[in-house]
Amino acid sequence: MGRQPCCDKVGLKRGPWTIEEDHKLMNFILNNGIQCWRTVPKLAGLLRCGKSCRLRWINYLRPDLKKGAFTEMEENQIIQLHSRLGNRWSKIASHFPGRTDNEIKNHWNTRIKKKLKQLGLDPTTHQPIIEEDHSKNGDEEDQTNSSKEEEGVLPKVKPINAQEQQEQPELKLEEATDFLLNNYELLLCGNLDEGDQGPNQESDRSISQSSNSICMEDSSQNQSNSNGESNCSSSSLQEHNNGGGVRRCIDSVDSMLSWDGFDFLEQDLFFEDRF
DNA sequence: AACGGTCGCAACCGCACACGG
DNA sequence: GCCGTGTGCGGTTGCGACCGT
Repeated sequence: MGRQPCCDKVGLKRGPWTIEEDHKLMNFILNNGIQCWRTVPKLAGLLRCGKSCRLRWINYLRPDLKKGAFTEMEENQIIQLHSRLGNRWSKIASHFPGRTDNEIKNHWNTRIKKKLKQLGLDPTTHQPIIEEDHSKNGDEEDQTNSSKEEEGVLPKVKPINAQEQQEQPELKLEEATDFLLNNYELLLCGNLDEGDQGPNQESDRSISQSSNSICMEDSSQNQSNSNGESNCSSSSLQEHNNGGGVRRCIDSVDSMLSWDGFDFLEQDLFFEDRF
């Protein structure tokens, strides 16, 4: 028995969203909250499937989204979390308020992967990359690692599988990751050109901002999650929807309009109201 | 200016999971 | 326990922007 498609795709629009569609979805969610994603497009007057609406809201329209490039601090944290959690992007995203799993996944695939490879680390395992012709001899792999470990270039780590990572949040690979985080700038030789002052001022600002975000996340978890659930903003629409719906999270249209990315919507909605 | 290659992001697809009847 | 439905999640793709030739 095959699973039914999430929606009747006949006559439904696909591809990039237009500003008008964004307006419709935003207006609908502001006024009605989210009861059921499948009904959202019908009620909002959109020729999209509910899944598409959900993605658009989560990844782009949500007012609490944090726009802008990832800071070095955030990148470091992503690497560290990935070493522990693997490709569980939603879990990783839950540590970054305002960031979506999709955003983090994209950033990982386009930037961080390359960075790790430059450092000679396998992005999947966070282990040093072994030359291919050595693969025929398992012992040689160990030798390669152990020799580096003995030289103090790499910390000693034990390979673990994903299951173990899940069950043991604090574990061996973290040593390697910490080492990486502490030294990758040095290894890259790119960010130290400005002398021995460490990260430049821009980075300092970014780091402090990021730290604030993390603190905010922690406190918000304490405040808003008495039920012990994760404060994963990217996947917690149902939480938002409980008792008061999205409007509870978006205190008012005014607070929503304070969101940087909402400027264009504000303008356009203003014009719509006038006509 | 035209073309091709690369990159990064938004969006889609399909499976997995949770939940209620 | 089974089934249908809705949602979450991770992998993948499409496409526009950018860059070099």
